[in-house]
Amino acid sequence: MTMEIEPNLLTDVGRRLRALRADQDLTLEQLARLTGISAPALSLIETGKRDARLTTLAKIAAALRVPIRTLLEDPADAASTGGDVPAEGYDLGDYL
Amino acid sequence: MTMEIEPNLLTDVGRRLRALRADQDLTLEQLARLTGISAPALSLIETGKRDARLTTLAKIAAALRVPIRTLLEDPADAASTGGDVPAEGYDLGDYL
DNA sequence: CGACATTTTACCGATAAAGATAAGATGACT
DNA sequence: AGTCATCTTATCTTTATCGGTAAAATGTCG
Repeated sequence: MTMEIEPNLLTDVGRRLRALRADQDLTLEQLARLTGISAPALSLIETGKRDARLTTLAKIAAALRVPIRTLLEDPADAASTGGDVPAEGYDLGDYL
Repeated sequence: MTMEIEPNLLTDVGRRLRALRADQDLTLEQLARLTGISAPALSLIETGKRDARLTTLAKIAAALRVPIRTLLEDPADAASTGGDVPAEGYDLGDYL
């Protein structure tokens, strides 16, 4: 069980985004008009080739009518990764 | 109950970020070294003056050891906003 | 008040996002 | 094969992020 810390954030977000768009039977053109983001830009984001800004992701999430979180995490994680600070034990070491 | 669709995303994220940093008693300098993001840049993000990229937020979340979701949403929302597509009823109207 | 730490703001240069457009690539279907 | 829709890639311009540095605020404490 090789726990990938962060396999490929942009690729994963892109995959989720594409899946969500497919669920609603939207073309890139349609989503582009709903979001105000150009279709080429959306394509780059969906293929994990672009590091989108927060407001850009927010526009997409809004158009797809899902919370932004949906774009970032697997529903699976959302359950396991409780949500709060892991108590303590984070040593700043030589940084301080 | 005036439902604000998106009051001020960047400001809200910044507030949450600052709160999380305060929880761990980190200065901007310290977080800067943990993340590789400059302290001025972090300041801009925390004050809602900068629209950070996804990987930038991810670096910050990783340094603070919280899931990215924590930066984006109130724990309150996370419960109410179920997580899935709202069935149907989204009319693309004149766009198609 | 005077040091000191922390944060904010203002510049700069390099890199990258995003819109527009156009050109390829891919696929489906007759 | 050809047409059509959809997606990808490329180019260009505008704009913004981001790191670096340095300077101004804003605390905070003795």
